[in-house]
Amino acid sequence: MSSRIDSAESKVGTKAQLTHGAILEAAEVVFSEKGYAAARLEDIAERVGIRRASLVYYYKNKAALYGAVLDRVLGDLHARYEQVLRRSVPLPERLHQLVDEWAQYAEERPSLLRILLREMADGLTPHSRSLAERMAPLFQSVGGAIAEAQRAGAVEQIHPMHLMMIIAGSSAFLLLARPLVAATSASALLDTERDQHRAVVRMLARELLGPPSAGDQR
Amino acid sequence: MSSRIDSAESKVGTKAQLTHGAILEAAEVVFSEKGYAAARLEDIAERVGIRRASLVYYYKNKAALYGAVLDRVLGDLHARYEQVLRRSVPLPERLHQLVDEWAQYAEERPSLLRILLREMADGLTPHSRSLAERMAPLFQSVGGAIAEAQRAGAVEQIHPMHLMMIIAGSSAFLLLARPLVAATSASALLDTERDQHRAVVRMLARELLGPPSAGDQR
DNA sequence: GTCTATAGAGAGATAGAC
DNA sequence: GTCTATCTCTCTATAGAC
Repeated sequence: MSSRIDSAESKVGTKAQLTHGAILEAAEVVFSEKGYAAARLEDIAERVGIRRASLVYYYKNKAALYGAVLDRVLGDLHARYEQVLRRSVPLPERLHQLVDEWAQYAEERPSLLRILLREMADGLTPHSRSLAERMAPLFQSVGGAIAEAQRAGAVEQIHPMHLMMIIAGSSAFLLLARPLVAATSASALLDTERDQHRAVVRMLARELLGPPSAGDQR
Repeated sequence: MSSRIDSAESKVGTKAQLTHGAILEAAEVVFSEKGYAAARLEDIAERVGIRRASLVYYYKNKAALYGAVLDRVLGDLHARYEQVLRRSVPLPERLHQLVDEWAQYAEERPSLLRILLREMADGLTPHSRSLAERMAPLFQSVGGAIAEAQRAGAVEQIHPMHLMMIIAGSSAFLLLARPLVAATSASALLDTERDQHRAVVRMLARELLGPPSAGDQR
């Protein structure tokens, strides 16, 4: 591949770019499943199909790789939020769409919740500090939208940060506790229906914000 | 202490019993703060004021020590639930007291939430399997009480497991995300009042179950 | 770019003295 | 009961060949 010009083919990606992406993806899985400390670079490399030492060519060290994973996971979520917020739909409706977007993302990308849970359990560390810094823009976007709707009297009064924590926390437990409970004698207490997560989160948002189009015509 | 009779003084505890308890307490802190993999027996021993090798005299190995910690944390919670459930108070009222008991325990013993979060993030492992098995009785107690109240038409219809996950998840995020958020530029979005956790959880329970004494005289 | 080989730190487990 | 000393394994980081 040394015979090709690197800059010209960004559409499909050079081999290096592909490897780069493959490493990120593998790292996201391993870090989220094992946690930072227990995650082994060996496992990540194996998933990509290269040797551990070769990872260093792309990322200086374990910490740098982890940081890149955080950027990607949170960046993707933020992009989806921004996309929803740009829609030309009444604000209260947009809030509910935001909640839905969250619920869907949480389902299809469980690494996000796993990482969040681990970082929260760790408390304040250099890691979590940089994570929180990366989450701040998300809080601003979503929290700002909620506050705006409340100033307009369009939704119930609840502290935006509380609402966000309730939704996110409920998603986390609904999704991640299920496999554990299912493996035990308490499994009889589970839903007969599969995955109610999305519906439950929607219900929560309606309960706490009020119905989506109260006073709107869509 | 070899001159004293071990069995006679269980009230205050022999030196061995005291050390035993001190190790458990230290282990709970270290395991919950660092996670199983990252927790070092060295740190636990240091907290107790003994050497790492001496831990082995009390617990066969790291895994056994961790198991004992789980037993203690969950056992204490279960005992508190049972105590609430035995009160002679109308059932719907008891449910709200149960929620309050949870909220208080979650606040004063943050190790429980940290451990739960880590285990959930880990997914199904030998660890989490035994944790879930230890939680099953709690689910039975609380879930059963909720179901009973629902059969009597005394509270709203919501799947008991969903309710438990919503309450627990909200508590987790409200309590453990706060330090992270506070350390960032999003801190402006936090409550001016300190710790609203208990009030928010109470509000959630009322919203999802209905008011505590609807149709009761207390 | 990717590999092999190795250095070096960290941490759990174990043996045995006191 | 508690200690020191040591064995051993695991994993990160680095050097250097191809």
